[in-house]
Amino acid sequence: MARRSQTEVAVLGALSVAPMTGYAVREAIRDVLGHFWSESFGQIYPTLAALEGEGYVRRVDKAAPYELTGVGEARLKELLAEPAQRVPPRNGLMLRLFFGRQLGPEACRALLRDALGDARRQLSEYAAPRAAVSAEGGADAPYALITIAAGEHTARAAIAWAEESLAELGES
Amino acid sequence: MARRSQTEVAVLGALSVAPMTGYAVREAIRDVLGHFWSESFGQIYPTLAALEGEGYVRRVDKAAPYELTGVGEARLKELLAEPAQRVPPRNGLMLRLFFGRQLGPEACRALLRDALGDARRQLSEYAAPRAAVSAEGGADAPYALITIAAGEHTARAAIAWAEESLAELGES
DNA sequence: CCGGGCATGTAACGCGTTACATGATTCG
DNA sequence: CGAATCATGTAACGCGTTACATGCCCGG
Repeated sequence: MARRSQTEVAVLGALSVAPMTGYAVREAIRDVLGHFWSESFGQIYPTLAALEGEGYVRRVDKAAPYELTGVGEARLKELLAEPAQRVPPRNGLMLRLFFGRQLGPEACRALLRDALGDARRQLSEYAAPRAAVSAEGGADAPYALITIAAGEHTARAAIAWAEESLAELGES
Repeated sequence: MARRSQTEVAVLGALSVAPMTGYAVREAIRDVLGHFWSESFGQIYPTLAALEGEGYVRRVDKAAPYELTGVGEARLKELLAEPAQRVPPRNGLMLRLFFGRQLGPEACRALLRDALGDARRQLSEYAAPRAAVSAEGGADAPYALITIAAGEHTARAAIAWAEESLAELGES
């Protein structure tokens, strides 16, 4: 039995915030959840069609945005309560560093410098959404802040790790 | 063009440490790289067959372990030098927490407690390999230690984040 | 001698991306 | 009017997991 798709969760979740078109669902996922989730059109449209067939979402006419139905909201709660699928890890950076001897110290330092830059940029990118969510408040704010905090902690850990590892590889 | 598989990198990398059977490749990947990489038999055997056909690995007879050839080692260096594929993020825990309002505070605290336990266990699991690699030394040791350090930093960050977030959700 | 670990493979399946096709609307 | 963006979909493809099938060998 293959891993079950969690696309429905993401799509229903997006529609639970506000009714929107499939296109907008993708924008929302990219912009708001982009740091820990992604969906492509090839997933979103078939999923929306299936959800519509099951009565979890509806649109008043073929050109209107999708909106969540009552059963749809119940379905979302149900799916959220299921245990999160854990994806088998596949970290290409670590794979390369682990076999770093084959690659040479300078190339590894380059990888670490890239990772450091990425982590710093990511950390800076959390400032804006954090400020926006804090200012806006609302019942969803605490939960959004928790996911933002996760990103910040992860980014800071990556920064500390990369700096430390660069020093150990005889930072040039 | 679909994302390129990095299975070859992992398999050639494993064989660069020592000749071994396909079964042992999987054991090695699971035990040594398990925290940041995984491969299944369904990937390993076809990949080994393909690599053999291209002359990157060989076995003296059909029952012998696979070993890396000269071109195979060159191929590994080549593949390691390619930029790491970045996998689109899919973090089911964050997805659930982001829509935590639908799920309710208590269920979210349960998720965080689970995550905290996982992170603590993971952190403790790095102690043994760190000691082993440190004691053994060797040219590969610095690189292995870097990947272990990454796991430790990540785990500590997860612990701090989970504790902090539990407090914010009114830790009961 | 039989159960469990070692060992090799393959078939089926679902997931997700990418690319393509098409059309409407908006804005400069 | 032409380009960019919004919008909806589909087809093809590769990746990776899971499950199944098979056989060997060793220790109890």
